[in-house]
Amino acid sequence: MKNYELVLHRVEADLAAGRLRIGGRLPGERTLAEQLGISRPSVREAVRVLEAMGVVRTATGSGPEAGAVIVAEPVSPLTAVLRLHLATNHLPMSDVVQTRILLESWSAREAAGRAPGLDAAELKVADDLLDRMDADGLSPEEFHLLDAEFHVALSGLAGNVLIAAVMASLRSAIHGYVLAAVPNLPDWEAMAVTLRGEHRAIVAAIRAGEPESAAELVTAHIRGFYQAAQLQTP
Amino acid sequence: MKNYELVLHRVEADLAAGRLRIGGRLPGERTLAEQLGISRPSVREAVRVLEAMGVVRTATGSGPEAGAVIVAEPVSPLTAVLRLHLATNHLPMSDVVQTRILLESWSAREAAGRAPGLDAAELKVADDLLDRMDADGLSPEEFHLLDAEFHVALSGLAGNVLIAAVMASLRSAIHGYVLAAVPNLPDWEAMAVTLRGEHRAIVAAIRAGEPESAAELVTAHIRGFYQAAQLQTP
DNA sequence: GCTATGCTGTGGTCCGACCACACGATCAGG
DNA sequence: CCTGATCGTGTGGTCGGACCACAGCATAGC
Repeated sequence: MKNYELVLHRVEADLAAGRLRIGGRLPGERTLAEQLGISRPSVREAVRVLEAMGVVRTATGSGPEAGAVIVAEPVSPLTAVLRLHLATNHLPMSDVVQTRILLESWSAREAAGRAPGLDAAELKVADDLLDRMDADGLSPEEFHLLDAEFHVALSGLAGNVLIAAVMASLRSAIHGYVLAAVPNLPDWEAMAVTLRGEHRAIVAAIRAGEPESAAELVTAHIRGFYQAAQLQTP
Repeated sequence: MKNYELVLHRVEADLAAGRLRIGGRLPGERTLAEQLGISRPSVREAVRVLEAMGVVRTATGSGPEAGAVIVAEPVSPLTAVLRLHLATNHLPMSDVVQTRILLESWSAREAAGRAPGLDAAELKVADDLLDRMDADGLSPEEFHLLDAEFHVALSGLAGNVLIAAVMASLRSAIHGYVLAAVPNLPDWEAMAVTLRGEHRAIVAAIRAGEPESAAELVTAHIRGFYQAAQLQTP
């Protein structure tokens, strides 16, 4: 067992046992090193891994925000894993897109199924994003960033934090890919108009509590864009 | 920008540009440190992160297997992220189970849809696993390990490496949870018989090319177990 | 020709030091 | 008494250097 793994196991056990909670802080690196009988560099390697896993956030200085604070940020590690493995070319982008369609259509169906419920505030967030996307003079970059935010917000309506986190990371990883394909579109302005209309229709279907309609609209929405941009669709 | 991030960006760029390939090796830690003008501890922190992300595998000694070898192992990092975030209690197990049902039912539907195709070898793997699960005297531990392998193999039939990887990590993270619930079952032996039969039926539906049937069988199979074990089901 | 022995380069670990930073206590001035 | 600047202290960030264990390979000896 490598020394830095001692720290990882210790932290995971402390988390599971409730000795460490979100918002709490890890002991200082020097303290941790002494407690476990290892050196500070070994502790630091472990803290780096925890940071990459989205479990701690480190900052210098003093005060409540300084040190290694326990957080729960699953999106960034998932994004990093996705990006790195896409870079190795052992993870086809088409699989990522296919996964996106699956998760988003499911989320829309689920959200519509619980429509009478508590989504009012979150639906408002989605509406606001759509309003901002109506602004004139948005660059493709800005538009697609808002688009990504909208889709992530949609997936959050289903109430499954794991699926929402995976969706957010998928969308981050896809973003560059989408932007690179914009020049393939014969008429980006026209496409933007189409996308805006489809967005409104999706939200309307969810609000109306029509699961199957919402799911189909989402699927068609995503597929349509990828086909228009001449990207491979699964 | 922290120094170790220099290494991460460098490696990601090298991967994307094809300068680093699976099976290749990272430059030595000392070399990398000199090239980037940073210290070896900083390089080591980055290598640890890459290792945690499933992109490199380190080993001491010399020869082709030593050093930091580029690999593509997405399952272990996903499992680690899942385990850690489950430990923080900010990721409900019910969401994990719900995700599992979604991915597995989709995989079964997809696999059945492409049944006439090339799955022969992979279907055989699933069959072999089921044969091994028929052995007498299997402990719940052994049985559920084989069960997990079977479900992961099933999700691989759909041909989406991302979904297969996520499923494998979900199953790893769930395993302890499932085992802890076995004592809740009124009659584990009877449950094992039921599960075996359902497994066979699922494979049969896929082989017969019946997507909807396969998906429903999988959903019922998973839901049935969780309900019998008195675990919360979404 | 075969075996044993070192040599070499790899990661693994540690130590000690210094820096930048941010908070909070302390002290000087009003 | 209040307000302000100042310094102390503890945090992570970085560095250089050193030594170890390990595995393969070249070499010397048989």
